Amino acid sequence: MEEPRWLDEEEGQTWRSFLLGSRLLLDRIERELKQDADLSFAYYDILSRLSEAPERAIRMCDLASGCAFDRSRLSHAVARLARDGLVRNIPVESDGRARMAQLTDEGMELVRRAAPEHVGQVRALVFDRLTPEQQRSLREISDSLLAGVADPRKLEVLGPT
Amino acid sequence: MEEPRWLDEEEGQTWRSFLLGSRLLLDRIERELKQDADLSFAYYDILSRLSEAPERAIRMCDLASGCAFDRSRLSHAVARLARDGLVRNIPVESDGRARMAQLTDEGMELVRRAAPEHVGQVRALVFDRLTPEQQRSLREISDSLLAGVADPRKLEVLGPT
DNA sequence: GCAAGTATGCTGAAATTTCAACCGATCAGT
DNA sequence: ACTGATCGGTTGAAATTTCAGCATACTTGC
Repeated sequence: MEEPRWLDEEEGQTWRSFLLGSRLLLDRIERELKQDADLSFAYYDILSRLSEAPERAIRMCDLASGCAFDRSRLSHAVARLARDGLVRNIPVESDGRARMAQLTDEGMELVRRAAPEHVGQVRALVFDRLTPEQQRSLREISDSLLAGVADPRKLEVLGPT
Repeated sequence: MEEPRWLDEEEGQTWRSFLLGSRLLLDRIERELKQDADLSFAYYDILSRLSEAPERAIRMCDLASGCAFDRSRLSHAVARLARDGLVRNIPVESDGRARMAQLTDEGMELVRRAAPEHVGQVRALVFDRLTPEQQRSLREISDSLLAGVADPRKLEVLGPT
């Protein structure tokens, strides 16, 4: 095994700052979400994506890649949300294996109630703190990192370049 | 409650890309760590910090803020690492409440074994993919976000500005 | 049409993480 | 010294996440 170049001082600081910053940021956002709507970010992510989808439904498989969950985790999460009446798990006519998660009216109501506060948090903690230049950078950097780790087959779903 | 400005198209894409990118990146790094040393990133983070500290020991409290864990999580994690003989949980003479986690020789050995591969991953997936300009940006952005969410009292530990 | 391989999803057990409550030690004010 | 607040840490139970294995349905090549 080849000994890789170590991280220098500057790189180490960058890496640490990125790790700590993103973790604390997500923790904070999650806490607000919990307070406001009793949802973890994972659950909010699921519900929010469903709320924007046609028919308010998404194939489990696609939902999983969008949220970066593995299939098992999504199954458990959707089962829990279904137990609470926020989501339904419906079959797909054209493919017997596949199923879709579909937002119920109750789930939609919850998203509508939680979204404004959540978006406000994201704006306050992220976009209001960055210059337009930094926002462009963040987009480029994130896309680059994403390109390095994402499954190429699923990358086109992310919208226009 | 005030209705906050919604995220526009560009901001939404940036936010999604950041979330997905950072999550997939961490997942990937974690998977390699698991394969290579049977450690989650959380455990590696703890062990790695201890390995660089004087006496290979850090107060639980400080270790928790460094890793962005809450006290409870760190207690459980250290207990588990102690059960595996990688760490010791020792009292502090000057303060009867405090305790320190201290890396054992076995723990040190594990870090030494895992670190090169891990660092290589970080280099390959992060720094090799970013221009020097982008690396500077990432540092600035991370610091800005951090400043927005971190407890001010604990911010100075992060090294020189 | 069939067999092997792959895709999609689920399940149950184990591990981790969160949550609330607790305990003892220190500190601040009196 | 005494009291109440805060700090540092632990604990046990509940919730989430991971892991391995399973089952069913589609796909491909023969």
